[in-house]
Amino acid sequence: MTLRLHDTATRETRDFVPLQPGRAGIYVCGLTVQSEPHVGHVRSAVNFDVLRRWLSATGYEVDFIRNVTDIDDKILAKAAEQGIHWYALAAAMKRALDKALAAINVLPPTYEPGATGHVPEILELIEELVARGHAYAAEDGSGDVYFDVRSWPAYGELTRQKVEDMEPAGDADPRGKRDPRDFALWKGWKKDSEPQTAAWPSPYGPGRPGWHIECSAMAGKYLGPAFDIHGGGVDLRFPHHENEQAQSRAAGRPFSSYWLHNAWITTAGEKMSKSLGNSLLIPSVLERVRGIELRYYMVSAHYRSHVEFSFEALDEAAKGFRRIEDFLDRAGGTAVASAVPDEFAAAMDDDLGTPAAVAVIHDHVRQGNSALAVGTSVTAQIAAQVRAMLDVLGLNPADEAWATGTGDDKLTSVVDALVQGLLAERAAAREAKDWARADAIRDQIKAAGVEVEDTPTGPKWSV
RNA sequence: GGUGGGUUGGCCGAGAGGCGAGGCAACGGACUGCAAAUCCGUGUACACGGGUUCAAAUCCCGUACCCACCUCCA
Repeated sequence: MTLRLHDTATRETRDFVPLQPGRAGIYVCGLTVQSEPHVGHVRSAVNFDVLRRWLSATGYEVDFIRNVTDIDDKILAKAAEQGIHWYALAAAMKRALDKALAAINVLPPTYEPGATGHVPEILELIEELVARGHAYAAEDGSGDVYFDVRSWPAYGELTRQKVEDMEPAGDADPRGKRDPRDFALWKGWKKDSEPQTAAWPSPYGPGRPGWHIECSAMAGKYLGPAFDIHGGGVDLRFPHHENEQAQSRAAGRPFSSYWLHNAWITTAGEKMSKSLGNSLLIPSVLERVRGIELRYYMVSAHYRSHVEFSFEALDEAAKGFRRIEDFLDRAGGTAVASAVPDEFAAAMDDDLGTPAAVAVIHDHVRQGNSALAVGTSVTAQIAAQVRAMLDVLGLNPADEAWATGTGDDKLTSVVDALVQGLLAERAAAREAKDWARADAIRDQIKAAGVEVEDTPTGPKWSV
C-alpha cells in the first residue's frame, strides 16, 4: 500500500515518492508569535502532526521542521503598543504556543528554527538572488531588497495565477519597487520608528528579514535544496508559499516536491483571524473539554475540509471519544498492537483520511464491546489494535503526554475512599433488596457529581 | 477582475457512478431490581434545474447561495 497525498500545486492526489527511500523531509510554516494561539492555529499543527505520525508509523525516518516567525511588522507594532520589547512579546507568545501544543499532544518538531537566528543564511540566499538577477536593492535608499517578480517567468505557478491578473498590492509601500508585485526579501531599518534591536547588519545596510525569505532559507539549511513536503494553512498559498517557491527556485533550489494545505476552522462562518479578534483561545477551550477531546474533534474532520467550529459539535465529539475510552477502560491492559488494521491503514494512506480511520476505530470498539459482553479472549487483541490506531492519531489516552499532575492522583484516591464507603452501604441495601435505600445512596453520590454504574465486576464510579 | 473550495439526514461529518462510512441525538428491543453502560434494530440525506447512463449524491451543462486567497494571516 502506498501513501497518497493531495498536492495543491498539481491539484492531484498522487503517490508519495520520497526523494530518499525511507526518509521524509517536511517543512511546515508555524506561527508568527504575536498573539495567543487559537483553535485555528492548533488545527494546522494537529493536521501535520498526524501526517508526521503516520509517516513514522509506516517506517519513515521523518525530519520535521516547523519554523516560528519571531520578528515581523505585527510583532514590532504590538510590542510597541504594549510598551514591551518585541522579543519579550515573541518569547512570551512562543511559550503560550508551546503550552497549547503540548496540551493537545502535538509532538515537538525535529527542530524549530526562528527567523532571528538565521540572518546569515537569509542574507546568503538574498545575495544569491541578487547575483542571479532576481533581486535588487531598492534605489530609494530605504535599505530594502526586493524580489524581482518579472525576472522569474514561473512566478505564479504554485497558485496558477498570471502576474497580470494579480491585484497590485494596494497597501504596499511602492517606494523603490520595479513592479508593485515585487516583495521584500530584506526590510531596511526605519531608525525613527523601530528599535535598534530589530536590525541586523547586512550589505544593504541594517535591517531585518522579510517574511517569506526565512522559510526558504531555513528549509534549505535543514532539509536541503530539495525536500519532500511543505505544509501550511490554505491562506499561505499566496503570497507566502508562492514567494517561497519563487525565491528558492530562482536561486537554483528545486524546493518542495509536495504542497499540503489544511483548510480553515471558522466560527460563525468567519475566518478565525487575528485581526478579527474573534479568536477562540486554547486555554478557554480547554476549560470546556480535555485536550485529547479537542484533538479528537479536529482529527474527526478531514484536514482539507472546512470546519465550522461550534461548542455543540465539540461536546458531541467529546462524547464520541469517551465511548472509545470507556471501551479501553473496560478492556483493561495497556498493550499496543504492532500493526494497525488494514482498513485503517488504507484510510490513512488515502490522503490522511482520518474520518474514515476514526470510523474504523469505532467499528473495532463495537466489536470489542460485543466480545467483552461474552467474555471472549479477542477483547485484549481488539483493545491493542484500538490503541495502535489511536497512537497514530496522537489520541492514545495512555500516552504519558496526557498525564495530569500528581495532585489529581491524590485527589482521586481521596474521592475513591469516600465513594467506596457509600458504595459498600449501597451494596448492603441491594443485598437486602432495599431498592429505595440503594437508589437514594446512588442519587446522593450523583448529586456530588459522581456517576455510578453497575458492572459485572462490581460498581464503578466516574466524575 | 483572477485563482481555488464548498452546499449531504435532527446535528456533526465521510464518500466521489451500482451494497445507506462513522459519531451525537431520537425511537423500539435485549440486558438490569431500576438505572447507567453495552449490544441488536429503526432513517424515502445528498442546494436547484436539465442532461449522459441499465444505474448519478458522485460525471456533464446551467442556476442560486456561501467561503477563502490576490502581499498581515494556520
